[in-house]
Amino acid sequence: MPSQNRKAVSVSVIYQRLAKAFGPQHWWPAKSPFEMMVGAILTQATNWRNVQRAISQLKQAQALSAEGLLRLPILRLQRLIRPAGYFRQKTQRLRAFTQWYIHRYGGRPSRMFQRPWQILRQELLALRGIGPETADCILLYAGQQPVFAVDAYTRRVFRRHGVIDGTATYETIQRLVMKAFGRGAMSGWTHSVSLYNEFHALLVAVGKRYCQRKNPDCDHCPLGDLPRKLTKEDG
DNA sequence: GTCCAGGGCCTAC
DNA sequence: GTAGGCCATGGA
Repeated sequence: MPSQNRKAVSVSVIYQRLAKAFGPQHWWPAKSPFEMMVGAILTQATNWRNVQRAISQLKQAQALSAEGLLRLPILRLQRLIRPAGYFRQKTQRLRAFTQWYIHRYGGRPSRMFQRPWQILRQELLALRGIGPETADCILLYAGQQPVFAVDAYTRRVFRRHGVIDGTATYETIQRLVMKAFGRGAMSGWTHSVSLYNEFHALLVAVGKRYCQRKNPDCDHCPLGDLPRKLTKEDG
């Protein structure tokens, strides 16, 4: 059997196991597309609880709109998002993104996500501080575009279950998932969006609870009996 | 005190 | 092209 097929089957099996074990995850908790995009930047290498603190402070300061955020003096913005860590970098990233958003799309999500997502993705990647994962989270969660977002948990879970090896790139993993769900009963725009949304959230859920870096609790993991390839480098 | 969290950039080799 | 350092806070 070609390895591509074997991998595609594994990915959908992992999804089905996780969906059954954890149920709907209801990501991404936000009131507006702009709030989601701000969250996507703030959550870079950061615990979501700390991101929520920062978002809550931005809300109180009435800075959860593009115009509101840019109105803030830099030092005040830094202070508000401080709980999310890397606050100096993230202040620059938020401002650069928001300026682009207003200049290019008038600060209107309907105009922004009218663009083909492939083009939009390139535009996002060209912004300072927005890499593949942040761009894909923005496209998927704020824009409802059919794009899967790969994160550290995706890599860890896939690697521990032999779906990928340590050399797999972001784009390789992304293609693997999108190919697995991109045909047959799993296909369709709306269906893909909700699948990618759920799958990403489910991988984070299993990663947090059972697939920790140091002490993985594989005995109780819903994927526990799937083939595993644990190595010394297994992150 | 140590490790880790829903990354990305920059520099050195 | 890639490994390693850096950015920073808060919880376990």
